[in-house]
Amino acid sequence: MNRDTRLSDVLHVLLHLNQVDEPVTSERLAKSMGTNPAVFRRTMAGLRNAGYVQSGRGHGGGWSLVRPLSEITLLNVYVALGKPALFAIGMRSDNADCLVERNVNAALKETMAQSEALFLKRFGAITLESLLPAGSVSQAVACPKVASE
Amino acid sequence: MNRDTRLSDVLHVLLHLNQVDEPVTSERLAKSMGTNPAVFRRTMAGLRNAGYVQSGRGHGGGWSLVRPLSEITLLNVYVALGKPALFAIGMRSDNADCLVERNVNAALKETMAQSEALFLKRFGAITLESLLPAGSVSQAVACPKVASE
DNA sequence: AATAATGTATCAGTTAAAGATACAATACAT
DNA sequence: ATGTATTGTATCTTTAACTGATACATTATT
Repeated sequence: MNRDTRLSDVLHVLLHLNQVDEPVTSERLAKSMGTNPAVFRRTMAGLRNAGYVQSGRGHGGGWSLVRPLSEITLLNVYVALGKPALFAIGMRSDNADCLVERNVNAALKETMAQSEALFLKRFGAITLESLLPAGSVSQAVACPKVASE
Repeated sequence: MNRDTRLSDVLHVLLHLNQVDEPVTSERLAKSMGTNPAVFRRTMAGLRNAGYVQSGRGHGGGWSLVRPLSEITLLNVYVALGKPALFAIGMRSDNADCLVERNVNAALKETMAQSEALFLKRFGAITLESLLPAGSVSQAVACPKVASE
């Protein structure tokens, strides 16, 4: 099973958007996350709808941050992406006239629920600002993939 | 992404094996987990290697428990299965000359590590015995899928 | 011998996500 | 106005990992 990297990808893009003043095109940002513009737009749609970024069409268009990174948490981003599934494990069926299955599923479910709660709590406590490299005020931190043409 | 249900499946089978005295064939048990014998054997190989169950060949062969359920934890089973991936999310790359990416990945990794620790801790605290339906001594709890021919 | 099982290799099918392409809509520049 | 750059989104293709299926050698029992 391949891991869903959208959260990681999107965070990367948002932090870099913070270092630029003009809008950046999908083409450029797509490269920075190793994909193509259409996939990038698809992925970012939720963040736009949630009001964390905006995208302009036409000449000079592109993506820019709407809100300061200090006001966006990792949880906000996760939710804006549509709360992608966290876990790779699951239960086959949930019907269960079978008492054994009910117990097994209950045990797994409770553990997963606790683990999810931990995720959300931690995500909620991390602002994007706190992920900026130490000493980067707003400009100037190089990422090869974003920096290069 | 489809969830990996092997853990749930295998637990189910183990609890039912406890209710029977004679070995049960792969064919029967495979039905009880909604698959075919080859997949079943593939899945159970780790548990046999770990010494929780044994399988006999030839006429009268099949699967049986080696150790009492009180001595097998959910963690034991998880490990015997080869520690299948718990999380559906991940990070695209880990090279990162990019400081932003390093920070993002570090934040996600730490959260995932804590969550995994929680999983393992809880799994380790749950014996298979504790998952038996209340009042089932060792026999007699019906599961349609296992009980029926 | 005949029968009933497992162990395992290998091939086929399935499926969900990602990638690719296309193009209408839109915005700006001159 | 016209040309150019860009997004939004629909749709098709590709991919990759897993499950399912099949086959058959091996082993055990009667």
